[in-house]
Amino acid sequence: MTATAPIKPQQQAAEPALLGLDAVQAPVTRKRQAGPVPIAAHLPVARVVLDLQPAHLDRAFDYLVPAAMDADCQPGVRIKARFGGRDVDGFVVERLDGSDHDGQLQPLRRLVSGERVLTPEVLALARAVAARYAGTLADVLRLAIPPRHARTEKAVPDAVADGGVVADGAGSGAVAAVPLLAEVAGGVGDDGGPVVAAMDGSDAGGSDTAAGGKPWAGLWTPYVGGEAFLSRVCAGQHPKAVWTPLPGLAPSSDPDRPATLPVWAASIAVLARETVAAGLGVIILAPDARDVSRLVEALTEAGVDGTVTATLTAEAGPAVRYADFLKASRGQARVVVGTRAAMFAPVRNLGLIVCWGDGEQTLAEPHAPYPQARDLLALRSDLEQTAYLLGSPGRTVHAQAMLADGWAREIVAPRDLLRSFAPRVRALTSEALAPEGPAAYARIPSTAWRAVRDALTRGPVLVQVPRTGYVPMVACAGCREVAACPACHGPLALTDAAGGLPQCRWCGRLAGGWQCPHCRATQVRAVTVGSARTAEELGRAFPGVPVRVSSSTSAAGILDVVPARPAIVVATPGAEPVAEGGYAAALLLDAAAASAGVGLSAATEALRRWLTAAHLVVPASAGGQVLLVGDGAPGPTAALVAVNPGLLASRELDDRIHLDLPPAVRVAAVTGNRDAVAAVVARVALADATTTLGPVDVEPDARGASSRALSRVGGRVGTAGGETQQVQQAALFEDAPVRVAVRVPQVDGDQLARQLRASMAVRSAKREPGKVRVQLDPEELL
DNA sequence: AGCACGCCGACT
DNA sequence: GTCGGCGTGCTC
Repeated sequence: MTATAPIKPQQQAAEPALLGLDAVQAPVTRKRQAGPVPIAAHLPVARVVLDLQPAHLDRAFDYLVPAAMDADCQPGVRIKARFGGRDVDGFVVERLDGSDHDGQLQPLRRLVSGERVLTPEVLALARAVAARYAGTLADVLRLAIPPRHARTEKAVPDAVADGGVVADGAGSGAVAAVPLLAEVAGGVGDDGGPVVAAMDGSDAGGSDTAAGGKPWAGLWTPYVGGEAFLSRVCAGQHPKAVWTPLPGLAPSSDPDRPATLPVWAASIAVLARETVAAGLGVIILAPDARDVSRLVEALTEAGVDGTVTATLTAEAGPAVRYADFLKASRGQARVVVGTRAAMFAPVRNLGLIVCWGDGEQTLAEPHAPYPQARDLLALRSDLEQTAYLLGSPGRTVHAQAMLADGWAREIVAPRDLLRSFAPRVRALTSEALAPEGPAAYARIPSTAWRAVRDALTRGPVLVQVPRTGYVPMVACAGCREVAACPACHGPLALTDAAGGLPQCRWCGRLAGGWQCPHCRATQVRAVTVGSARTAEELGRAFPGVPVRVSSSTSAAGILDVVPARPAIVVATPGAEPVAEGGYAAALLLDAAAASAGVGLSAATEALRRWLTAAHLVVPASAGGQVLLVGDGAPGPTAALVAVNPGLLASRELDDRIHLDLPPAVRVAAVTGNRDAVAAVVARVALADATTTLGPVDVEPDARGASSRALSRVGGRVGTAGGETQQVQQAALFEDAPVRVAVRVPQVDGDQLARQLRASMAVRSAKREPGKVRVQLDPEELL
């Protein structure tokens, strides 16, 4: 890759005489021609990546470095360059002494800033991500590097000025010891929350342990492999783990203050503290801003100095975001906590990556090329040789696959220990309630009412109601397993178009004569969600008990913490507030709807949401109870009762291996106008009759219904030349959006991505009409 | 993507 | 006879 050909620059030396001559010779017809720019004498060529949209321009270009920019024009800086008659933004990735380009090199137009925002590590990661997701480097860099904010760049103090951290070259072995604030006597509280035997912190990575111990020192002790993981991370090794945290709240350091931080957050904070103390950087990714702020709180409480952490979330404004980005890239922030935006954070000497909340939709990037945090961070941990911790109250099949193929190890608590931390979990299925007679089918059976009434004497009760807006989904009428397509095992749905027959959302086949492979029933039933009138019902049933609602659409919005007083707290999944000291009970309603979502991951998703709620309840020994109501799918129901997400995930993974479904296979979704999609797929050698599913019609966008209605009426809206309008509308309808799925064995995954990328490059070079989107491993439709 | 160059219809 | 359609091609 090193370019050795001598440059043939225009007049390299800018002698004054020549300049003068040039000026004299310049005829009046010449446009604004500045004299030849003096070029840097040493390494006169800069290889740059430009912010260009078209796929076929996804490569580096060489430019000459004007002498004036020489010193600052280092790899990683932002530049502007003339390209195709326009000034475009880009980054320098290399300085070279020559170029392999045949033509004349242009000088760089402008050096935007001397700040080296694109580190070699992030560049390598971005290239790998582009390759993996069949996208362009420019697209990935747009996700990875926030827009520059000039004022902030000047305002944020330099690392050197700040002291302690050497902001130089290839990162720092030379990180100053982290001062531990608040040497609070640690880790043991004695009411409510789980109290773990305090661990002598001395073997946690060889760092000095202050007398009196650090907060939460023993949090990793209960897990099999927990302490081993901790010490390996601190020793600079790179273990990979899938972690199922214990439920409950971590004891507050101040005995007078109630516990409000989940064990998972405290545990991650401890891990980060020890890793930083060992001189390594940390990235912690969380699914939403609320979890981020819980982690920040936990880090503070764990004794991690606030000045070494940065909070990288897109919700913060551009100035804040850029400031935090700079704190990381300048080596001041040793711990970066954030949402998706943080997965590219240029943390120096990175030693540990934590991905919390696996399974949450928000961990998937909605912008091209649609990378997903779990996999991207796993990739990063391999590239940068860092430790990796993937955690969630539940477990995705993807996490299970990491365990199954030996890439990661499991960190879980032994069963008996888990049982002592977990609440008592019961599934009030209609079968279990059969002795109650017809009342067994009530939305909230009397057993549940009694349990709530009882729990309310001890503290608040959480009531989880599935989010509204589930797309109707088909389950077996007999055993309530989600119904799958007999041809390709995609999910079946009832749509108006199919005339009452279930239709596969992947291959579009109608599943007439369907029979359940589990119980042989031939009837299916649509599963829909119950309403959110729950709060009213409960309020009437328990007069005098305050009812609070926490959801994105409720009056009070999403609540963060509720006091330890008797109250009914109705929440949608993901919006559950923490109760001080823990809830006395949780009631999980409409289990059938909750466990029958659209995708393949409906079961593990439902379990994750249920367990998330269960994590907030006090242990069984303190009377804690979780009640699941409403005949959910049997798989997640059993796993909830056993408080064992691994059980469900490993079963689901086995199923998927046998049925050739992800993650056992690699899937690419190609969505867009019918003809355009066909053209793209036609150039992909791996997409043959055996690997290609579809095309199947899809909604044009989020507001599909309305835009479809628009196109229906379209023919009549013609103003002038109604006939051509009609034709155009017909063509538009003909070219309605479709999706083709290509599924190949895992080993062919990289090649599939390569071929798709090449095909998209051809598409953009040939300017094929329409729109096409390529998405690898698209979670939401699988 | 823009912006060239380059070969075939309806206009001053 | 031109002006202008957008069909390939290039952009360091």
